Amino acid sequence: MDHCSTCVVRNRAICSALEMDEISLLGKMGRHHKLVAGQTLIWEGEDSLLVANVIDGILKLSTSLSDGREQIVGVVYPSDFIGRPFGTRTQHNVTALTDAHVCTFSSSDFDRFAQSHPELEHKLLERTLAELDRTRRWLLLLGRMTASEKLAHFLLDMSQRLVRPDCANDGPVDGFDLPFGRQQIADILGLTIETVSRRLNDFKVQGLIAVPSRRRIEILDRDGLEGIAEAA
Amino acid sequence: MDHCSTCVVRNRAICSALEMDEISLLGKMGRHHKLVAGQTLIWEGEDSLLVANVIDGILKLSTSLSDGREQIVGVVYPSDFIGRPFGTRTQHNVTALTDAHVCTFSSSDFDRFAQSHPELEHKLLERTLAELDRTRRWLLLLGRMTASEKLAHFLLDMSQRLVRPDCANDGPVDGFDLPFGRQQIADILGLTIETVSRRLNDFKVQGLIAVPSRRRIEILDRDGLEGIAEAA
DNA sequence: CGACAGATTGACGAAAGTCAATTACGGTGG
DNA sequence: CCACCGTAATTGACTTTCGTCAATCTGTCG
Repeated sequence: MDHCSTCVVRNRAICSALEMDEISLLGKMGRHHKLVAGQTLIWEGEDSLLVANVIDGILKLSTSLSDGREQIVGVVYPSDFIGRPFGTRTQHNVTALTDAHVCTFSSSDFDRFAQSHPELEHKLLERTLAELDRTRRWLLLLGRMTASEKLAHFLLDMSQRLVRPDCANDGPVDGFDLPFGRQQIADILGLTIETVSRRLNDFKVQGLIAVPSRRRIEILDRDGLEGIAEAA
Repeated sequence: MDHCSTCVVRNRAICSALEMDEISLLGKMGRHHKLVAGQTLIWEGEDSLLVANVIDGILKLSTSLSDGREQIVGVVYPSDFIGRPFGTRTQHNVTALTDAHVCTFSSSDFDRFAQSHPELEHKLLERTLAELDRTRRWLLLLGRMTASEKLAHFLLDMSQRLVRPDCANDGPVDGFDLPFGRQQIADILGLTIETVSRRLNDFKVQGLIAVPSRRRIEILDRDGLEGIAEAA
């Protein structure tokens, strides 16, 4: 049967570049996988490397040093594409932060299909360019910002992305639940868990935010936060 | 006349995806520009936004904060592509570190041409994916490494890229001239000029490197440097 | 209700940043 | 070819921020 016709992200994922009959062709090569929160996606499939579309849930991409230091290098939402087509293997781990559904393809199948479907490649190119822009802005954050600036940026960024359960973007919202624990926030911002905790507390004391529960954030003074985040 | 037939990077730049007659079509839309070291590339052309191929020289991509803090987010070598096709404007400045030649195209011309030449888009996609990988590894460096680790990585990285004047990759070499001053090294690694100077001096004292002149580096103990750089 | 992981708080240390002074390189002109 | 100048790099003294280690607290879930 055809998963694609009922796929909730088919209009936003790269598949949206394709006509209906092409989609179902691609669909035949794809496999649906369920991941529980914390589970790591294994890139070797039964007989080959994989790439995937995220259908539902939030996942992190991370790399680490031999002594355990970890850096999160990407956060992935529904409709995003993950993995490394064309040759190389991904150099980072992919771990589900929430329960998640992904639609996987063997790299080689996908590569072949993509090469013969320019619209698909074009969509993938646009996404990759956007992701590169985002990642480069992140370099500025990691290289040149203080802990408070990093956190303010992070909270503002999250308020724009985590609006609805399906992560569709509807403009910023002032209250939201983070899909991250403190350690993960630290791994995103290049800080320690203690520094995250302290600066978050500063914001609370300054009346900029409220933290009614571990993962809940409420922005009380957006302008104030933006002041700390600093104009780029 | 046709620049492309004599272009030194035509076999390595994205143009290499095209047949000879297609190249000269693209070539007709391109303009040759000469940049002197220090000059910033202006993205607004006479009537539109630009993208470009680097023919010769080394350029930096950088972003900065309102108070002057700067982060270099990319270093670009001959045959590399720069600029942001498809929609958005580049969010960073491009500055020549050495005298340089670039071949510019109006964004809209390029976009239209690319859309009708899948092989070109494919090449661009592969490059963008590779650049994204590189940038993500850089996140780990900025977020989680100490000053010494950053510098060791940087030097090893440079020794693999700066082999020959044309930057063709021929394997690592132990002596090379950096195209960067200390401030630029600092802006790449998210450090201050003073810290760069001090840690570089440590390496000198430890007999890992020699610095016979301002921009010259000689690696004396590659294994030692790799030990500091740490396994990923 | 209790236990445990996750988060916070505190005291302290270390790494990198800041500010200022000094030195050295590299290019210019005599 | 050498002396001089200006920029870039180095060095030193000091401060600040963040990290480390350890103790305590709290929310969540069985």
